[in-house]
Amino acid sequence: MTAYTPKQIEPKWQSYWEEHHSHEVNDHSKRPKYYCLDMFPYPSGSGLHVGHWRGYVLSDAWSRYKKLQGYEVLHPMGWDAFGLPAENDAIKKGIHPSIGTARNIANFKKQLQQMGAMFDWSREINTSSPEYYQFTQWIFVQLFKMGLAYRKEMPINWCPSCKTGLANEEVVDGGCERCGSPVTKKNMNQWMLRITNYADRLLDDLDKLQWPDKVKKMQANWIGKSVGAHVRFSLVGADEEIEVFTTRPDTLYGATYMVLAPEHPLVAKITTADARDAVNDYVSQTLHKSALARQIVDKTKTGVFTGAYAINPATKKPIPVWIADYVLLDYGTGAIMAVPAHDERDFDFAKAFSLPIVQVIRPNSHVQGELQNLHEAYIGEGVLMNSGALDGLTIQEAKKAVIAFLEERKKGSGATTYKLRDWVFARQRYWGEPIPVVHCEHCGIVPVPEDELPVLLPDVERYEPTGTGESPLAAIESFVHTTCPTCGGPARRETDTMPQWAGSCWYFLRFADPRNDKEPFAKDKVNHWLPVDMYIGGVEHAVLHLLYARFFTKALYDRGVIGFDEPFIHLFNQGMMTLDGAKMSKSKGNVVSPEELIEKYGTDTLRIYELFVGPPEIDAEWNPRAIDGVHRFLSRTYRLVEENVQHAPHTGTLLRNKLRHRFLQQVTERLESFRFNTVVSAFMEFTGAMADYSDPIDRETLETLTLCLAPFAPHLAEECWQLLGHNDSVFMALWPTVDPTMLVDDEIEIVLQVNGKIRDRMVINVSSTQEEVIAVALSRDSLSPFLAGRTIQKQVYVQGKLVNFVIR
RNA sequence: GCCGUGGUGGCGGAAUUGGCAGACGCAGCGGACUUAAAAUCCGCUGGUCAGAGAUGACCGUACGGGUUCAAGUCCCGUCCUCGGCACCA
Repeated sequence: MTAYTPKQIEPKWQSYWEEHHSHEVNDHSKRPKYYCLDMFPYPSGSGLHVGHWRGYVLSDAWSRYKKLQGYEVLHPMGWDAFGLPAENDAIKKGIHPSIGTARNIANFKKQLQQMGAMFDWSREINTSSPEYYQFTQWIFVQLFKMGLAYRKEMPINWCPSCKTGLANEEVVDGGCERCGSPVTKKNMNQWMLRITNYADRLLDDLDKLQWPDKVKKMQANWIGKSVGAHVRFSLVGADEEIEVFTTRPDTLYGATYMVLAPEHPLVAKITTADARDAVNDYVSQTLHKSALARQIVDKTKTGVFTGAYAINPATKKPIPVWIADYVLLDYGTGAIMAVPAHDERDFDFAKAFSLPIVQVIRPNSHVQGELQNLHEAYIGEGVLMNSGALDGLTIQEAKKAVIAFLEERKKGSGATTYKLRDWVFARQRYWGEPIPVVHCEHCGIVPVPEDELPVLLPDVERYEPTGTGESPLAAIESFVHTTCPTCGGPARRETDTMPQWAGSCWYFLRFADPRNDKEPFAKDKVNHWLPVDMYIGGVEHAVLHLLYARFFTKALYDRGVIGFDEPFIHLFNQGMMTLDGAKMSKSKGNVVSPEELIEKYGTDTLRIYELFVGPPEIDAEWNPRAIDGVHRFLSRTYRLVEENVQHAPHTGTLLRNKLRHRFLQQVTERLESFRFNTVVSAFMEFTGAMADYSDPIDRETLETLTLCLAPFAPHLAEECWQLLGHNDSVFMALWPTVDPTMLVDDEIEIVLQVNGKIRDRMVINVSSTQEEVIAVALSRDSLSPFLAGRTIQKQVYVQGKLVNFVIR
């Protein structure tokens, strides 16, 4: 008898796979394609921990299962290698970010290879290599030509610590997503992507995706579609109009005042002389408040009257125009009509400043009249009142009527707005893709011709962000000074770089054809492999990466570059691995590294333990001891094959065949529904049950066990497969099929209940009828103490499960 | 505040459609093997009460109600956990 020695088995099979190019995928295979993708990592300096492993093990087990099912499986890996840590390291140590990045990649790769995953390393990509980013730049040029990339001067989110502009999606609780510093506003002229053009499609196409509902909802909320109307209010004694957006045009008669955002351009024009000092004070106060203070911490209403009046187009009455910081400049039109009776915020404001409150919606339960002592806004269903000709209409009817009224008078129209903003796409940092355009005095903004790409990221002396709103590239004369591709005259290069998300917006496409140096990918290859069938990664990318990647995919589809408009069919979010209840991170000092575990137990044990800790989508606490049980299980399994293989009959007894098919059925079913933790339980039960019978264990049982184990413990499975006399890799074989006739038993045990309490059990023949079962049950001595002298009111029989006698 | 998720033994968790709650594993206890220990193997292991004992009764899936012959599972209400959004008109 030889013991289970992963230290010998695992390197042996890893070399075998490498020598036989087992994991290299074939573009022209006759097998159906399957694309299983991990969210590729940023190669940080701290390396991988057991939390990172979780998703990778999951996707590898799934990929290997799909391979055994007969698919040609693309399961690639690469590096999201542009990003701030490498740059910060460069600032600190003065070494080029590419050097640290290369070192980290080497380390990550070594660690991932230890996992024994079936990554096709011949397709490895690195977003910071010119071979890759030339095409990130190419895509930018396409977006520019489609009118989706544009420059705009506007106040954007600015991180004073990272010294760069940020996208809306990168601001979390008023702080920088990366470093947590409070974000301020900075007026900047920079690049934007018109993601809002795609708002409706990004929202509607969520229906096509088999993603967790949670992620779909998060994206839908982020897009934030609201349907309503634009309404223009005339000003008393002035030519300008104030345009507002409202979702409640039906409440127009109840609009008793208006509010502009303090930064609204009309504020300076309409403010009367009397109000000017107070307004100026308030505006400057607002500008100094951080986003955090304004939106999150303090919601008490403040504001000042501008002295101006507007005319309510419905009532024709003048209403005062205020400014207040509860109205945001960058949503809707930056101005509102306030209907205090039917909006909580307006109600609070009206109370605070004693503004009139006019009820225009009556709850259906109130036949007539106003609600007495309105002490909160009424936002429920109802019918119109105090609204002239609209009185008695439902809210829905009134919305239509008011929009028609406004359109007729040219005072407004139906309108839809979104919370989604255009994407601030420029970063004033070094370690990213240079935005491939030049600024020419004569021709304006000119994209770099496609055949001149890449615009190489030049070496610089100093990597520090300048903080002036310019990237470090601006200091390199030789980079900045160039000639205009159109007129040949002197021109300046764009010095901003792309955000970290740029490379990951299309890397899943590049894996289809990663060595193509002429184009991002050949059309036939990308249309063959894509879309991704299964995408596995953390939920932290629910809006950022996943929304951006969908946007790029749709834009490239519109450009005719690819033939599909959604990149990821299935999405699975694995849970975090925690230690002491906290997410593992180097800064918290609670990381568990896979190295020593592999040293002690072997890779296969760690792989299975990662799956066994709990449901894959739920966070799991690392338990350093529980891994022993998994290791014991693998040792037992190895021993089972090793001890029995010599004397195993080809086929087993009926009992063993039934056991085997039931096991196979369980594993397949649980695997299909991603219940990996219970798959492992099924293995443990099966190997345990095998010892319960004295007849010899047969080859079919041992082969099924080995095949089923292969996705999870591939090294051990290969070894067992070889012990079973096969010369090929186990992954050349096919997943066994369940014989349904083996799943049914002739006899089954059912439970006997009296008044829902279990009193006995008995074995019946499967073909027994209800009458037969009940008759037998009634004749049982065990039930007579409970039934004697009682009237049976009801008999419940659940086929093959139980009998319940209901007595009085 | 709004939207979403979850709450089951000492611990991680199982129970897919309402039908034997606690599979499987960890930890613990007892035993076998051993001079001994480790490793390995076998058995027990939700709680309370009664019994010398086999065993039996009752309670038990966050809490309070309800539906049902039957509820961890369905309905109503409450509390707590975690996540997302956060004055979005």
